[in-house]
Amino acid sequence: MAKPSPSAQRIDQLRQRIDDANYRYYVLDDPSIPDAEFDALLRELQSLEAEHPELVTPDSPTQRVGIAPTGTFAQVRHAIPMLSLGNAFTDEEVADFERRIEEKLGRRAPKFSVEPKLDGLAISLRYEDGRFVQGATRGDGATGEDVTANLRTIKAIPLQMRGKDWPAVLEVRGEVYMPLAAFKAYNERAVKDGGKVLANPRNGAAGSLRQLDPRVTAQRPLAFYAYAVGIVEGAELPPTHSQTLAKLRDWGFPVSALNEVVVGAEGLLGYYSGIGKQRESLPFDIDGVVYKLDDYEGQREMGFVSRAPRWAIAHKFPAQEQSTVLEGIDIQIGRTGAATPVARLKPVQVAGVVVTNATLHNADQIARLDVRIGDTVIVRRAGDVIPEIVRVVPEYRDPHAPEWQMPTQCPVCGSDIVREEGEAVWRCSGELTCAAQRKEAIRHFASRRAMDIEGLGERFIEDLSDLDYLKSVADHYKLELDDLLEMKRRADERDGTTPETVKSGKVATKWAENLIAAIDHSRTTTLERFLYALGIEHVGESTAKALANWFGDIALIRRLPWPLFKRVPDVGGEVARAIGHFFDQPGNQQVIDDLLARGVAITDTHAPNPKLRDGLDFATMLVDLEIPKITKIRAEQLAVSFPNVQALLDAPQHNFVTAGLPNETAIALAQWLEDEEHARLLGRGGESLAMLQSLTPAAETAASGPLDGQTAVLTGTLTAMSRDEAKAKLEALGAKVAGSVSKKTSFVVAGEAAGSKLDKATELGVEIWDEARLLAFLAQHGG
DNA sequence: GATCCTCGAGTTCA
DNA sequence: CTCGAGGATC
Repeated sequence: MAKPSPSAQRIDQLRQRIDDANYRYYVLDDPSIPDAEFDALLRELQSLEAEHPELVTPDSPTQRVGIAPTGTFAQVRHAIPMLSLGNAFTDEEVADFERRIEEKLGRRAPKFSVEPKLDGLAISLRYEDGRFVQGATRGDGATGEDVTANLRTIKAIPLQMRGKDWPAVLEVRGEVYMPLAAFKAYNERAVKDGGKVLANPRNGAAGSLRQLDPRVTAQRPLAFYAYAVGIVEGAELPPTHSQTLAKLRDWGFPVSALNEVVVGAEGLLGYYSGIGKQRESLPFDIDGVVYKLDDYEGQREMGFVSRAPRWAIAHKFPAQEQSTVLEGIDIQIGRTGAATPVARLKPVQVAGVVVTNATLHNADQIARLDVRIGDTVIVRRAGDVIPEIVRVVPEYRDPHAPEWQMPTQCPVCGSDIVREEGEAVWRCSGELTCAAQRKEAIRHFASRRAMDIEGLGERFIEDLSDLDYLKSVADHYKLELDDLLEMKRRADERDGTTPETVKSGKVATKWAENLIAAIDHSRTTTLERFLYALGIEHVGESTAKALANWFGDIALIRRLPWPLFKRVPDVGGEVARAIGHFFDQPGNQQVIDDLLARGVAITDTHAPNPKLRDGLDFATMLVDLEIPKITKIRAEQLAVSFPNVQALLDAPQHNFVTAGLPNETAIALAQWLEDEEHARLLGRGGESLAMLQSLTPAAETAASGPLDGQTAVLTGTLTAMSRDEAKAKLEALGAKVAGSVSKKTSFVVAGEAAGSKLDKATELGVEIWDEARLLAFLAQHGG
C-alpha cells in the first residue's frame, strides 16, 4: 500500500475540521469558526475531491446532496414501532400520570427525563458501524417512508458518528424542525423571488422532507434534535434515558439544551410552566413538553397500553393557532340588517376550547383573505377569546374552488341584499319584514342594558316571534299568562315534542309566571334605557345617555326636528338625521304610543338642560338645517332681515337678495323652501327653538366631583365589584369612563388579567391604578 | 383634508 | 376584542 498522498491527507484533515465545526455548531451550540471560514474549508474540500474523484467517500461533508432525484419513496418498516404518546392538557391529568407510576412501581417521587416537544416531524435514523445508512419518517408508526437522501442534506444530522464506542447498529430517533428565524428568512426570500411561501414551520419541515429532489430539500433550512433510540445492537446503553441522551450528544447528535431531569409531579409541573414562560422567546415552535420516566427498568415495568407507553406522556400547551377546514360560510342577519358571513369550521381545539364558528366580518375581509369553501385555514383566538381566521393555507386549496360571493338575497326573508355606496357592510333590505331583523330588534329591546327583561332568551324570542305573539317590541306589554301557555303548546305541537304537562301530569306554569313578572318589572325604566332599547340607528348606550341628559323627556325628543339633535355634543349630522328619521316613521311613533299606553313608565323625565340655549339662535338653527349654500355667515345675514320662521316663509325670493345674499344662494334657498317637507321641518324647528329658548336657566349645578374633567378607562377583571358598578361609581364622582385608551386618558384602572389596554397605557405613559387604589379612592370620597 | 378619538355593532363559548 | 365610521379638532 502506498503512503497516502498529500492530497489524501489534506482531504482527511479538511473533513475532520468540517465535522468538528458542525459538531460545535449544531450539537454544542458553540460555533468555533466563522461561517466564511467554514465555507472556505468546504470549497477547498470540494475542489480537491473534484481533482481526485477516487477519494470521495459517501460520508464526506460534500456528499450531503445526492444527485439523482428518485421517483417515489420506498417504504421502511420500523423494527421497533415509533409510538405515539398519550396527551395531558391539565395539571390533574399530569398528577394522575405520575400517581399511576408511583402506584405501579411502589416508589415515591420517581425521576423523569423531561424535554420540550418540538412541533416538527418525527424521524428515525439508522447507523451501521457509525455511518448513517438509512432515514425514515414516522409514517403510521409501523411503516414510514425512506427519506435518506433528504435527511443527508440536514447538516445537524451527522453522516458519521463521533468517537469510537458506538454500537454496531444504532437507530436514533428525533424531530426534524424548521427554526423560526430560518422560516421567516426563507419566506421573505420566497416572497421576493415570487416563490412558494411556507404556511408554518411545521408544514415547512414536513413538506421539505417529502421533496423528491434532495437538492430542493438542501435549500430548506432544516434542523434536528435527537430524543430517543430504537434498535441497538452490539453494545449496552446506559440504564437511564437521560444518560443515553448524554451519550447521543457525545456521538455527535444534537440534543436539546432544555432537557432536564426532575422529580415527581411537582417537578413535572414546574418544568411545564418554566418552558411555557420561555415559549415565546424560543427559536423554534413547540406544542408542549414530554415527560419520560428516566430509568429503563421502570419503563419496562410500566409497559404499554395499546400503542402508547405508560411511562411517558406529552403535556400539551393549549394551541393558540390551529389549522382546520372551512366547511361553509353562513350569513347572519343582524338587528340593522347587516349580513355578516360566519365561517362554519370543522371543530378544532384552539387555546383550550372547541371552535366551530368564526366571524369573517364582511365580504371585504373574505376577499382580502381569499378564503373559499373547502380551504384549510389557520384559526386563532384573537385576544385569546374570539376566534378568527388568520389566513388560508394555499397548498391545500382545491384549484377548482370558486371565489366566495355574497348572496344577493337574504337567506331569511328573501329580500335583496344591498350595499350603500362606499360602505363595507351589505344589508338585508327587508327591514322589519325580515324575521331575523325582527328577532334581533326584540333581543336588543329585552337585553340587559336596555329594558332588561330577565329570562327572555333566544328560545322564547324565536317562538314568540315565529308564532306572531310579538309583532313589535310593544307587544311584550300585552302578553298574558295564557298567551305564553298557548304559545308553548303550539310550539310543542309544531316541534312534535311532548309537552312537560303530559309527562309530569300537572301544568308547568312557573316559567311563564316568571317571564310575566320579569316583563312587568321591566315596565319601570329610565329614559336612557328606553331610548337605547328602541334600537335607533347610531344610537348606542352613550348617545342614548347624552340624549336623555340633554333633553330629559321622550315627549320632547319624539317630536324634535332632527337638526336640533346636533346641539348635543358628539352628535353630528349623520346621527341627528338617523334619530329624526326614526321618529318620522309613523310605525315607530305608534310603537312608542303603545309602550306608554301599556304601562311603560319612564321615571327620570326632567326639563331639558338649559345649556341647550347657549349659542342657540335662529341663525345657528338655519345652519344646522344643512340648506345648500347656507353657511354661518349667510345664515346670520338672513336672520337680520328675517328673524323667525314665518318671516322667512312669507318672503319672496328677491327679498333674499335684498337681504344681502348672492343670487345663487338666494335661488338655492328658495328652491329648498319650495319643498313642503323642508317647510314643515323649518316650522317645527321654529317651535322647538321657541320652546328651548323659553327655558328658565337653572342655577348652574356646580357639579362636582373630585374627578371632574377626567377620563378613566377600565380594563381586566375587578374582584370587588363588576365593571359596570365601577363605571357608575367613577361617573358619580365626575369622571367620564371611556372604552379605549388614548393620550387623553387620565388614568387606567387595571384589574386581573388586563390585556392590550394596559399595554397601550404603559406605552403612552398613562397613569395606572390597580384595584386597591380604586377602592381606596372610592372609600375616601364616599363611593 | 388629515388625524385622532370614541362610539356602535357584531361576535364565541361555557 | 376588533373593525368601521362619525365627530371634533386643527
